Formats: sequence, structure tokens, C-alpha cells
Amino acid sequence: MTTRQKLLSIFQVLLSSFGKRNWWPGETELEIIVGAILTQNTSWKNVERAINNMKAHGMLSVDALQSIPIEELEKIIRPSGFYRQKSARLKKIINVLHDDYDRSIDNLKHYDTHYLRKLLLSINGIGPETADSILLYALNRPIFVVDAYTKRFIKNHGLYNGNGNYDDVQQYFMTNLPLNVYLFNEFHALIVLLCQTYCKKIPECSSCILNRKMGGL
DNA sequence: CACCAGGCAAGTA
DNA sequence: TACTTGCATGGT
Repeated sequence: MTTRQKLLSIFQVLLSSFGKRNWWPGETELEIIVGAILTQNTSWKNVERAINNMKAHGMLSVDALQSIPIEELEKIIRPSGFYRQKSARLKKIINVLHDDYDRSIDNLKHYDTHYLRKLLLSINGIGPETADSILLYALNRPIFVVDAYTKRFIKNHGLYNGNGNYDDVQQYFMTNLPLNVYLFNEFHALIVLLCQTYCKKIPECSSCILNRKMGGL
């Protein structure tokens, strides 16, 4: 069984067990970008509070975020934690959109994925996971998102024995799977749900659904 | 009470 | 290069 076959069969088990996750929660591309920053080391529940506050204040537009004083933005996103850092980070990415890309996320769509990843990573406060989440979930690019759950998942199930470095883990998935937006979208979301449900801690997840349905792989 | 959550950057050795 | 620390709220 090749790695590709193994990963695809895992994906099928997760999909049939949990169903489509339909990520990313969010009505617009900007809301997805905002959520990607607000969820940095933060539970999604708290991010929802912050985003709801933003909606109530009409803050989910490039122009509104460009205009609002940072002190006001801090108050609005406070429930998401790290609000001083995150308000500054939101301001930085909005400044790039506003000043360099004509206030429109649509204009980003003309650029290739590699260029956009470099652009996102050049913005202070956007690291690899946030950049890749934006690329996959807001801009529909075939980029595999790696997070703490992904690393826990491959470690717990003995799928990959590298050093756990972000780029290496990402390459493990991207060289062993077809570069498909739908696949990467659902796979990442399903890994998150799997870990939230079963694989709470490294190194054991004996009750994990994969162990039961696939004989421990 | 301690520990964690859909990270990142800056500082240290 | 590889590790440590600060950032901050809300839930368990």
C-alpha cells in the first residue's frame, strides 16, 4: 500500500464517519482572513465572539478596518485574546490590501499561489499556518494547512517520522496527495475534528476511530 | 488551582 | 540552528 493510497483511505474513513465539514466558517473571504488571524492559539468559540462583535460594529470590510482607530478595534476583538497583537496584525494585512491591492480581495486572485504565499508571509503577524489557511480557505488554492492537530495526528498514527517541521509536514501531504482544493479543505477540517474528538494528547489515542475502523492502520 | 485553545515573533545560547 | 518566552481571554 503506497502512502498515497493510505492517506486517501484515511480520508475516506474520516469523511464517511464525520461527513463534510464545509470549512471555513465565514460568509466572506475577508471574514475568513480575519478569522485566520483571530484564531491564532485561540479557541474558535472566543473567535466567534470577536467576529460577532466586529459584525455588530460593521467592521468586516476593508475600508472600515482601515479607518477604525486601533484602540477601538482592540476593544471589539478583545474576547479572542492577544487583542493588542491581533488588532495590529489585522491592521497590517488590511493596510496591504487597502494600499497595495486597491482595497479588494478580488485583486489577489490574479496572482499565483507562490507569489501570494510570499506576500502573506512577509506581513508581520502572518506565519505559515495563517498564510496557508488564507490561501486554502479564502482564496481556494491547493495548499495543505498544517497545525498542531495535524502534527499530533501523523505522530499518533505513525504516518510520518520526520522532525515535525512545518514545511516538511506540509510536503509530506502535498507530495503524497493530488493537489486538490476540495480534498485539502475537507482533510484538514476532518483531522481537526478527529483530534478534538479522540486524540486529545500525544502519544496515545487508543479509542481513536481510525484505530477501530482501520485496524490501527 | 492548573492547563489548554485551529500561532507568531523576538530574544537567547 | 534550536529552544524559550510573552502575548490574554474564556472554558474545563
